[in-house]
Amino acid sequence: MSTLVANISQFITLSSKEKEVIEKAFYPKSLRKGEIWIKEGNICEDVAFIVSGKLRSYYINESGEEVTCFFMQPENFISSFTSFLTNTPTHENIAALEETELKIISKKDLERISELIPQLQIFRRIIAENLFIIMEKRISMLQSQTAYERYENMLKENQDIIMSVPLQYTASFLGISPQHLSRIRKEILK
Amino acid sequence: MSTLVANISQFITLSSKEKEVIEKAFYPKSLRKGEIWIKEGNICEDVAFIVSGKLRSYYINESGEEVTCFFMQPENFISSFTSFLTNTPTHENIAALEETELKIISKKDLERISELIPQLQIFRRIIAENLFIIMEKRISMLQSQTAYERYENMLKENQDIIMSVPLQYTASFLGISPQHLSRIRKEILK
DNA sequence: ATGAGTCCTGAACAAATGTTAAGAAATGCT
DNA sequence: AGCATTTCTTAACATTTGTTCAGGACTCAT
Repeated sequence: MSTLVANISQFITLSSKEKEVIEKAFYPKSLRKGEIWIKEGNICEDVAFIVSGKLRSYYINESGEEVTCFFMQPENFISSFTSFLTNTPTHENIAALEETELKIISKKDLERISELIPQLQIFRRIIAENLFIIMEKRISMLQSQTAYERYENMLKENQDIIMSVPLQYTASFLGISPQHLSRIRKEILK
Repeated sequence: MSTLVANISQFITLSSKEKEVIEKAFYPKSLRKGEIWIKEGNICEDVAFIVSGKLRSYYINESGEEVTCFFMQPENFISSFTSFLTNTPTHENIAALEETELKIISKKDLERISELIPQLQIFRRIIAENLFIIMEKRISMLQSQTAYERYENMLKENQDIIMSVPLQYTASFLGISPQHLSRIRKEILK
């Protein structure tokens, strides 16, 4: 059983026939380090499951700087969800931070197999709910913690990301300047 | 047709029998101004539809101050979702900002009618997805805009809330001190 | 109407964070 | 290995935001 189907089977019960339908609806795609999967300005028509690798979503602000929205890890589903769900052009880019393997499904195929396998609606709901929980936590941190506290917390929860991406990505993810993050790091070393 | 059922019918097609099942699964509750519906420390077992009125969710931080998480308007579903979904005690309170009418359903009943009416899974997915979209926008604002810009934006999008709640609620919602919001207001008047 | 409490404003100062600019360190390419 | 490029650190200064405290405005119950 592929990691994709195994992942979905954590949440809903599937027959082997259904597993096969799901498996066939996704197609694989490899990304080299730095390669862009989703490009701003397009309407995002796909969702992907990360088999291996890491990705980052970011947009370019008015000053021309990259603002990192999210880091994405294996065993998760990714997309430019707002664009995907509202059929509007996305303002974000999604790029591979390292050699990455995706399994992709189009919106059309997702709707098609969701009709064949109604439990997939449950699965899709759970995915959305879990994203919600992650976002709520992030809002709370941005809203009420200092940059120092946010970084400390990220060190605890996502040290692997911090260690593997440029400092500037982490800084903009935390909503601060690279210089300030550098300052915070020095502070923590004491 | 109740506003509750009408709202759900925007997203999925329901027979009149199904509408009746849904209608019966919810029970009404009135809140006086200031009355608390969800109290921190409890596991939230319910979801409510706001028929009329406004609510606010907030928590008490380490310094004993209230931090406003969200404002909630009629025609929306509310809950302490993270608690509801993960069966963990909530740290938030949800209180009525004014005279409020809710229609409440328990988790157990929600699961029960979702089995009777499978399209409800689709509806629940859409609700979660729409919450996600709202949260993503809020994260982007907190992450990359100044307090002044966040307030300007809220003036555009939620002037009604700003006008009807104490300044301190708006301030903590925006992640700033009441004094600073007062300063921003003065600045904008010029 | 009166007074207690709450909420808002204002100002002075403190702390957090951004900006600029320069050099040091790391990385990638050939 | 060596050069070019990108990334990181540092420091000085600017700006934003928080904190404290005082007073004024507003609410609400009596």
